[in-house]
Amino acid sequence: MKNSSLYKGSLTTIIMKLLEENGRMYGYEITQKVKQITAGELTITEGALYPALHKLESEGLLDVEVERVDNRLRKYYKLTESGEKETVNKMAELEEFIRNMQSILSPDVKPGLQL
Amino acid sequence: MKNSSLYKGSLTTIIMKLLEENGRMYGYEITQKVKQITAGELTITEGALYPALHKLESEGLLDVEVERVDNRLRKYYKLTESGEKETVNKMAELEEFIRNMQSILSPDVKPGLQL
DNA sequence: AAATATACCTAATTTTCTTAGGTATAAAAA
DNA sequence: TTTTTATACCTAAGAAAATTAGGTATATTT
Repeated sequence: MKNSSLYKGSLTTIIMKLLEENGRMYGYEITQKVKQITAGELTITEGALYPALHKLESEGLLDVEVERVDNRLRKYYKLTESGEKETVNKMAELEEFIRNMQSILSPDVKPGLQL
Repeated sequence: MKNSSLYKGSLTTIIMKLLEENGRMYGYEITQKVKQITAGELTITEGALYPALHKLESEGLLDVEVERVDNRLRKYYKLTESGEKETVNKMAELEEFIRNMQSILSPDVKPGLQL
Protein backbone atom coordinates (compact mmCIF):
# COMPACT_ATOMS: atom_id res chain seq x y z
CA MET A 1 0.00 0.00 0.00
CA LYS A 2 1.11 3.59 -0.49
CA ASN A 3 -0.23 5.35 2.58
CA SER A 4 -1.17 3.22 5.57
CA SER A 5 -4.87 3.17 6.44
CA LEU A 6 -3.92 5.02 9.63
CA TYR A 7 -3.96 8.28 7.66
CA LYS A 8 -7.67 7.86 6.94
CA GLY A 9 -9.53 10.61 8.75
CA SER A 10 -6.49 12.79 9.33
CA LEU A 11 -6.57 14.88 6.15
CA THR A 12 -8.75 17.70 7.47
CA THR A 13 -6.56 18.03 10.54
CA ILE A 14 -3.43 18.20 8.37
CA ILE A 15 -4.88 20.83 6.06
CA MET A 16 -6.02 23.08 8.90
CA LYS A 17 -2.75 22.85 10.78
CA LEU A 18 -0.75 23.75 7.67
CA LEU A 19 -2.99 26.74 7.01
CA GLU A 20 -2.62 27.86 10.62
CA GLU A 21 1.16 27.70 10.24
CA ASN A 22 1.49 29.23 6.80
CA GLY A 23 -1.32 31.77 6.61
CA ARG A 24 -2.54 30.84 3.15
CA MET A 25 -1.77 28.02 0.76
CA TYR A 26 -3.08 26.58 -2.50
CA GLY A 27 -3.92 22.93 -3.05
CA TYR A 28 -0.87 21.84 -4.96
CA GLU A 29 1.32 23.63 -2.43
CA ILE A 30 -0.27 21.60 0.37
CA THR A 31 0.57 18.30 -1.34
CA GLN A 32 4.20 19.39 -1.77
CA LYS A 33 4.51 20.69 1.79
CA VAL A 34 3.25 17.40 3.25
CA LYS A 35 5.72 15.45 1.11
CA GLN A 36 8.50 17.70 2.35
CA ILE A 37 7.56 17.57 6.03
CA THR A 38 7.21 13.79 6.05
CA ALA A 39 10.30 13.21 3.88
CA GLY A 40 8.17 11.66 1.14
CA GLU A 41 6.47 9.19 3.46
CA LEU A 42 2.99 10.71 3.15
CA THR A 43 1.47 11.62 -0.20
CA ILE A 44 -1.81 13.55 -0.24
CA THR A 45 -3.73 12.49 -3.35
CA GLU A 46 -5.60 15.16 -5.27
CA GLY A 47 -8.75 13.04 -5.32
CA ALA A 48 -8.83 13.34 -1.54
CA LEU A 49 -7.47 16.87 -1.22
CA TYR A 50 -9.76 18.90 -3.45
CA PRO A 51 -13.06 17.50 -2.17
CA ALA A 52 -11.77 18.04 1.38
CA LEU A 53 -10.91 21.69 0.65
CA HIS A 54 -14.33 22.26 -0.94
CA LYS A 55 -16.06 20.72 2.08
CA LEU A 56 -14.12 22.89 4.54
CA GLU A 57 -14.99 25.94 2.45
CA SER A 58 -18.69 25.02 2.35
CA GLU A 59 -18.62 24.62 6.13
CA GLY A 60 -17.27 28.14 6.51
CA LEU A 61 -13.92 27.04 7.92
CA LEU A 62 -11.89 28.22 4.90
CA ASP A 63 -11.95 31.26 2.63
CA VAL A 64 -10.71 31.23 -0.98
CA GLU A 65 -8.95 33.77 -3.14
CA VAL A 66 -8.31 32.94 -6.80
CA GLU A 67 -5.15 34.34 -8.36
CA ARG A 68 -3.48 33.98 -11.72
CA VAL A 69 0.26 33.28 -11.44
CA ASP A 70 2.40 32.58 -14.53
CA ASN A 71 -0.82 32.29 -16.52
CA ARG A 72 -2.00 29.45 -14.26
CA LEU A 73 -4.86 29.55 -11.74
CA ARG A 74 -4.19 29.23 -8.06
CA LYS A 75 -6.85 28.99 -5.38
CA TYR A 76 -5.42 30.25 -2.13
CA TYR A 77 -7.14 28.99 1.01
CA LYS A 78 -6.95 30.50 4.47
CA LEU A 79 -8.68 29.80 7.77
CA THR A 80 -11.75 31.85 8.66
CA GLU A 81 -12.22 32.94 12.28
CA SER A 82 -14.43 29.93 12.81
CA GLY A 83 -11.76 27.81 11.11
CA GLU A 84 -9.12 29.03 13.53
CA LYS A 85 -11.26 28.03 16.49
CA GLU A 86 -11.91 24.62 14.98
CA THR A 87 -8.18 24.16 14.38
CA VAL A 88 -7.55 24.49 18.10
CA ASN A 89 -10.02 21.66 18.72
CA LYS A 90 -8.47 19.54 15.98
CA MET A 91 -5.03 19.94 17.51
CA ALA A 92 -6.31 18.89 20.93
CA GLU A 93 -7.95 15.85 19.34
CA LEU A 94 -4.74 14.96 17.54
CA GLU A 95 -2.70 15.18 20.72
CA GLU A 96 -5.20 13.01 22.58
CA PHE A 97 -5.26 10.54 19.70
CA ILE A 98 -1.47 10.26 19.67
CA ARG A 99 -1.39 9.81 23.45
CA ASN A 100 -3.97 7.03 23.27
CA MET A 101 -2.26 5.23 20.40
CA GLN A 102 1.05 5.43 22.25
CA SER A 103 -0.64 3.89 25.28
CA ILE A 104 -1.69 0.97 23.12
CA LEU A 105 1.73 0.78 21.51
CA SER A 106 3.59 0.86 24.83
CA PRO A 107 1.35 -0.95 27.30
CA ASP A 108 3.70 -0.22 30.22
CA VAL A 109 3.49 3.55 29.82
CA LYS A 110 -0.19 4.14 30.50
CA PRO A 111 -1.31 7.72 31.16
CA GLY A 112 -1.38 8.41 34.88
CA LEU A 113 0.27 5.14 35.75
CA GLN A 114 2.55 5.24 38.81
CA LEU A 115 5.97 3.79 37.95
CA MET B 1 -18.68 13.46 18.12
CA LYS B 2 -17.82 10.45 20.23
CA ASN B 3 -14.55 9.27 18.73
CA SER B 4 -12.63 11.73 16.57
CA SER B 5 -12.34 10.80 12.90
CA LEU B 6 -8.62 10.36 13.51
CA TYR B 7 -9.35 6.84 14.78
CA LYS B 8 -10.65 5.83 11.34
CA GLY B 9 -8.33 3.16 9.96
CA SER B 10 -6.71 2.37 13.29
CA LEU B 11 -9.00 -0.41 14.51
CA THR B 12 -7.16 -3.31 12.87
CA THR B 13 -3.85 -2.07 14.28
CA ILE B 14 -5.36 -1.80 17.76
CA ILE B 15 -6.85 -5.30 17.64
CA MET B 16 -3.64 -6.92 16.48
CA LYS B 17 -1.47 -5.14 19.03
CA LEU B 18 -3.79 -6.16 21.88
CA LEU B 19 -3.73 -9.77 20.72
CA GLU B 20 0.06 -9.68 20.49
CA GLU B 21 0.21 -8.42 24.07
CA ASN B 22 -2.44 -10.65 25.60
CA GLY B 23 -2.18 -13.92 23.67
CA ARG B 24 -5.89 -14.39 23.13
CA MET B 25 -8.95 -12.25 23.71
CA TYR B 26 -12.65 -12.25 22.89
CA GLY B 27 -14.49 -9.37 21.29
CA TYR B 28 -16.18 -7.92 24.33
CA GLU B 29 -12.90 -8.14 26.23
CA ILE B 30 -11.21 -6.05 23.53
CA THR B 31 -13.79 -3.26 23.88
CA GLN B 32 -13.28 -3.18 27.66
CA LYS B 33 -9.49 -3.28 27.41
CA VAL B 34 -9.43 -0.30 25.04
CA LYS B 35 -11.69 1.69 27.35
CA GLN B 36 -9.39 0.89 30.24
CA ILE B 37 -6.14 1.69 28.43
CA THR B 38 -7.44 5.02 27.13
CA ALA B 39 -9.21 5.95 30.39
CA GLY B 40 -12.58 5.91 28.63
CA GLU B 41 -11.49 8.24 25.85
CA LEU B 42 -11.78 5.66 23.07
CA THR B 43 -14.81 3.41 22.70
CA ILE B 44 -14.71 0.59 20.16
CA THR B 45 -18.23 0.06 18.86
CA GLU B 46 -19.40 -3.48 18.26
CA GLY B 47 -20.63 -2.58 14.79
CA ALA B 48 -17.03 -1.85 13.88
CA LEU B 49 -15.33 -4.52 15.96
CA TYR B 50 -17.07 -7.71 14.91
CA PRO B 51 -16.85 -7.13 11.14
CA ALA B 52 -13.17 -6.25 11.63
CA LEU B 53 -12.51 -9.47 13.55
CA HIS B 54 -14.30 -11.51 10.88
CA LYS B 55 -12.27 -9.85 8.15
CA LEU B 56 -8.97 -10.53 9.92
CA GLU B 57 -10.03 -14.14 10.39
CA SER B 58 -10.97 -14.52 6.72
CA GLU B 59 -7.59 -13.09 5.77
CA GLY B 60 -5.89 -15.77 7.84
CA LEU B 61 -4.42 -13.31 10.35
CA LEU B 62 -6.54 -14.55 13.28
CA ASP B 63 -7.65 -17.95 14.57
CA VAL B 64 -10.84 -18.51 16.60
CA GLU B 65 -11.74 -20.85 19.44
CA VAL B 66 -15.30 -20.88 20.72
CA GLU B 67 -15.83 -21.57 24.41
CA ARG B 68 -18.82 -21.61 26.71
CA VAL B 69 -18.23 -19.70 29.95
CA ASP B 70 -21.02 -19.23 32.54
CA ASN B 71 -23.45 -20.55 29.93
CA ARG B 72 -22.46 -17.73 27.53
CA LEU B 73 -20.52 -18.05 24.27
CA ARG B 74 -17.10 -16.52 23.92
CA LYS B 75 -15.09 -16.44 20.71
CA TYR B 76 -11.43 -16.23 21.59
CA TYR B 77 -9.20 -14.79 18.88
CA LYS B 78 -5.44 -15.14 18.60
CA LEU B 79 -2.87 -14.17 16.01
CA THR B 80 -1.82 -16.77 13.44
CA GLU B 81 1.84 -16.93 12.40
CA SER B 82 1.01 -14.77 9.43
CA GLY B 83 -0.87 -12.46 11.79
CA GLU B 84 2.18 -12.06 13.99
CA LYS B 85 4.29 -11.02 11.03
CA GLU B 86 1.65 -8.56 9.90
CA THR B 87 1.49 -7.11 13.43
CA VAL B 88 5.17 -6.23 13.21
CA ASN B 89 4.44 -4.27 10.02
CA LYS B 90 1.42 -2.59 11.58
CA MET B 91 3.49 -1.45 14.54
CA ALA B 92 6.14 0.02 12.25
CA GLU B 93 3.42 1.83 10.31
CA LEU B 94 1.91 3.17 13.51
CA GLU B 95 5.25 4.49 14.73
CA GLU B 96 5.90 6.15 11.38
CA PHE B 97 2.40 7.60 11.36
CA ILE B 98 2.85 9.08 14.83
CA ARG B 99 6.23 10.52 13.88
CA ASN B 100 4.78 12.15 10.77
CA MET B 101 1.76 13.57 12.56
CA GLN B 102 4.03 14.97 15.26
CA SER B 103 6.12 16.62 12.55
CA ILE B 104 3.00 18.34 11.29
CA LEU B 105 1.92 19.22 14.81
CA SER B 106 5.31 20.64 15.79
CA PRO B 107 6.73 22.19 12.63
CA ASP B 108 10.02 23.07 14.35
CA VAL B 109 10.80 19.49 15.31
CA LYS B 110 11.10 17.89 11.87
CA PRO B 111 12.69 14.44 11.64
CA GLY B 112 16.41 14.75 11.04
CA LEU B 113 16.42 18.48 11.62
CA GLN B 114 19.59 19.83 13.27
CA LEU B 115 18.69 21.93 16.31
C1' DA C 1 8.49 16.38 -29.76
C1' DA C 2 7.64 14.13 -25.63
C1' DA C 3 7.75 13.96 -20.90
C1' DT C 4 7.45 16.07 -16.52
C1' DA C 5 5.85 19.63 -13.39
C1' DT C 6 2.40 22.78 -12.11
C1' DA C 7 -2.56 23.47 -11.08
C1' DC C 8 -7.15 22.67 -11.00
C1' DC C 9 -11.20 19.22 -11.18
C1' DT C 10 -14.82 15.07 -10.88
C1' DA C 11 -17.09 10.38 -10.87
C1' DA C 12 -17.23 5.51 -9.69
C1' DT C 13 -15.87 2.46 -6.47
C1' DT C 14 -13.94 0.79 -2.13
C1' DT C 15 -12.91 0.93 2.67
C1' DT C 16 -14.20 1.82 7.15
C1' DC C 17 -17.09 3.30 10.34
C1' DT C 18 -21.71 4.80 12.62
C1' DT C 19 -26.22 4.00 13.67
C1' DA C 20 -29.62 1.18 14.85
C1' DG C 21 -31.31 -2.50 15.34
C1' DG C 22 -31.49 -8.04 16.81
C1' DT C 23 -30.78 -12.47 20.17
C1' DA C 24 -29.69 -14.43 24.68
C1' DT C 25 -27.99 -15.22 29.64
C1' DA C 26 -26.58 -13.38 34.32
C1' DA C 27 -26.42 -10.12 37.83
C1' DA C 28 -27.80 -6.00 40.10
C1' DA C 29 -31.09 -2.50 41.25
C1' DA C 30 -35.67 -0.63 41.75
C1' DT D 1 -40.26 -9.26 41.24
C1' DT D 2 -39.72 -6.75 37.51
C1' DT D 3 -36.64 -3.83 35.20
C1' DT D 4 -32.25 -2.38 34.14
C1' DT D 5 -27.46 -3.11 33.42
C1' DA D 6 -23.70 -6.06 32.15
C1' DT D 7 -22.01 -9.68 29.44
C1' DA D 8 -21.58 -11.62 24.69
C1' DC D 9 -22.47 -12.39 20.17
C1' DC D 10 -24.38 -10.61 15.52
C1' DT D 11 -26.00 -7.88 10.96
C1' DA D 12 -27.76 -4.39 7.65
C1' DA D 13 -28.42 0.32 5.91
C1' DG D 14 -26.30 4.35 5.35
C1' DA D 15 -22.60 7.89 5.76
C1' DA D 16 -17.93 9.45 5.55
C1' DA D 17 -13.60 9.54 3.62
C1' DA D 18 -10.58 7.72 0.93
C1' DT D 19 -8.62 5.39 -3.66
C1' DT D 20 -8.48 4.90 -8.39
C1' DA D 21 -8.75 6.63 -12.65
C1' DG D 22 -9.77 9.51 -15.36
C1' DG D 23 -10.21 14.85 -17.38
C1' DT D 24 -8.39 19.97 -18.78
C1' DA D 25 -4.69 23.30 -19.38
C1' DT D 26 -0.12 25.83 -19.21
C1' DA D 27 5.01 25.86 -18.43
C1' DT D 28 9.26 23.74 -18.26
C1' DT D 29 12.57 20.32 -19.00
C1' DT D 30 14.48 16.50 -21.60
